[in-house]
Amino acid sequence: MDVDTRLLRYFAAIAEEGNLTRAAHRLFVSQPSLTKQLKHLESQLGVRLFTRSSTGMTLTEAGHALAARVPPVLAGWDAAVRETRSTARVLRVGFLASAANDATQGIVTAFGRLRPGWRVDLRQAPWSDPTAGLAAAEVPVALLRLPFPGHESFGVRTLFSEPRCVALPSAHPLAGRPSVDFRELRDDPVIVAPALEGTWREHWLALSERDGHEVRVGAVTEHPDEFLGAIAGGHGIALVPASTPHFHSRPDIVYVPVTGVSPSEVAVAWLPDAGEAVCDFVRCCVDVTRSRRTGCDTRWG
Amino acid sequence: MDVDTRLLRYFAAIAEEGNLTRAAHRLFVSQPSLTKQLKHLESQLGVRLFTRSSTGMTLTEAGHALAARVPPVLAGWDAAVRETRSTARVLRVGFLASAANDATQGIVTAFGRLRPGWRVDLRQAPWSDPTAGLAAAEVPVALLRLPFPGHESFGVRTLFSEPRCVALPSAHPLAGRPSVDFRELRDDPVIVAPALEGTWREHWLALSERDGHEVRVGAVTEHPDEFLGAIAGGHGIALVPASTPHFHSRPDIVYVPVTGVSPSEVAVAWLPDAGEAVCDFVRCCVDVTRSRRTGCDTRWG
DNA sequence: CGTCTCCATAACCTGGCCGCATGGACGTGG
DNA sequence: CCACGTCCATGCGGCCAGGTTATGGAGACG
Repeated sequence: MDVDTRLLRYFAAIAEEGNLTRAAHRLFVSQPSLTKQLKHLESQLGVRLFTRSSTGMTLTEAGHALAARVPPVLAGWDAAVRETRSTARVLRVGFLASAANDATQGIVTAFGRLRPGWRVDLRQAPWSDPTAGLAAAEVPVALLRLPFPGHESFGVRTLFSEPRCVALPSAHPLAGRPSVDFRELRDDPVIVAPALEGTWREHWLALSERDGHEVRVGAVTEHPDEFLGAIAGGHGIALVPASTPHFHSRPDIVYVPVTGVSPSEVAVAWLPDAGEAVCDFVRCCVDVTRSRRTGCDTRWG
Repeated sequence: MDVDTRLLRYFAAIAEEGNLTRAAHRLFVSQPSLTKQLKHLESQLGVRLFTRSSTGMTLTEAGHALAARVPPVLAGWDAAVRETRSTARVLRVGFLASAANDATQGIVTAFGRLRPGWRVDLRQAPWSDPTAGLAAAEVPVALLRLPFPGHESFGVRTLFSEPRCVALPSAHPLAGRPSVDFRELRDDPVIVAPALEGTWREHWLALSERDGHEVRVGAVTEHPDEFLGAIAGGHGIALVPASTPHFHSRPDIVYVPVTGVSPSEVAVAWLPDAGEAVCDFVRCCVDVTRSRRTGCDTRWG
């Protein structure tokens, strides 16, 4: 009988939580989806795995039998994947569009010197995933920005801090200023990405610096082009890392340094059970970016 | 990283065959599908598993690493499934729409006596699967008809033979006859099911009794209703088991016994590694149908 | 008895998988 | 040397599985 291993992870999570809703939340899927998937698994097995009640889900006898055997299977599969990848001497690295940027190249070449014969496979993550593929274990290591959802459960090493600036339409009243204080911007609508939640949301909307001022959402955008378009069109503003202007400069958008918000930290993060190649990669990240941490200031004036 | 276990079986088959086309045939999928699935697996792993050439596929180093680790994972999963099912004391039994028919009930009750507390979960197979779920390992045991594709690789026990008859539109010239010889029907078009191939096709089209006479296909039907409809509509005829009239009698269709074709055998078949419950079930099948084998004739006149 | 929590269901939408038909690369035999 | 056969890759259209939102029903609890 064939199943997606994802379904097995679902099952394990439900068994562990004893609660569909909580498991759904932990797995970043909706509760009805879990319901359906679980029913599917049960019907394929021809066996009821949980007894449902209004207080939660408890394993049946058959469910216990399965719950005991699924984790070794998953562990075996994960090990097979890890070892296959290390045999190929390929290190997959996830990265956010604007995480390490110019440092990335240096890191990759440094890693190439440290482990000759290895290849680095850079995978850009979609905007919707601040973990850059780490959460889904698509990559064992990633370059990303702190804080991100679930950062407690991974290895994390901060590489450098970068102040933030604000992207304004060039017609904005504050567009000509050399710098602005965040309090001046608290009432402007903001442009956001679809999956802005948790600490990630809090950070990029600077919720803690708003003193309770309501956030007005000017637009929700899926891709960088739309994002910049929405700002240029005057639908709102957005906080971005200070390096953004280097990569996304447009005549109709002005980037102004912002004071009064915490800087954004660029970090390398890795899966808990990562191998030696990952450790080496982390070491390269630290080495290559060392100059940044000492050399430049991490806050605007 | 998550994959469907089916994909792992695909990979194992390709590695074993060293040839996409042959593996595709063995797995009952098209070759392009395998190509795409394999590419998908490779891209998820970020690793090339085979080197392609015009002579076939050979494993890379990484491919070898994976090929060594996949079979234990699959074995572990299959064992988990087996044990979960046996814990629940549920025996799943596949059956063809018209395989054992009236004997089925007796078999199930006999099994219930032999293993109190167990439940039998009867699963009717679609027409397209003459193995009744055995080939896909959806069930560990099935009631079906011989011969079926791949019957060498399963345990098989013939239960009884049943002569065949022909389904004719009531307006057919031979419809009034008490019986017909198959040679009289060789030039009539036939109604077939979609996935009629291999020995299964040979049996139900009676290819060996045609002496090279071409088969004309009158219609291809998906469901029993269409099937009977096509015959009633005069689009062709079809060989069916002698018990069919008991379950599908219609005023516009006449069933006439046919001589000159081999009888159809009803059998119970099981997976090679099935457990004790399956053995008991097989025993019940044999016991319950014993009278048939001695009591009635297995050929018309 | 209202309310809250938790699971099931319905309706809908999208992306992936499958099959068919076809293309391109390579080896092979006349 | 060319024609052909074999084998894998690709493009296209149809379909199903899985996801999401919105809503319903069943218990627990104050």
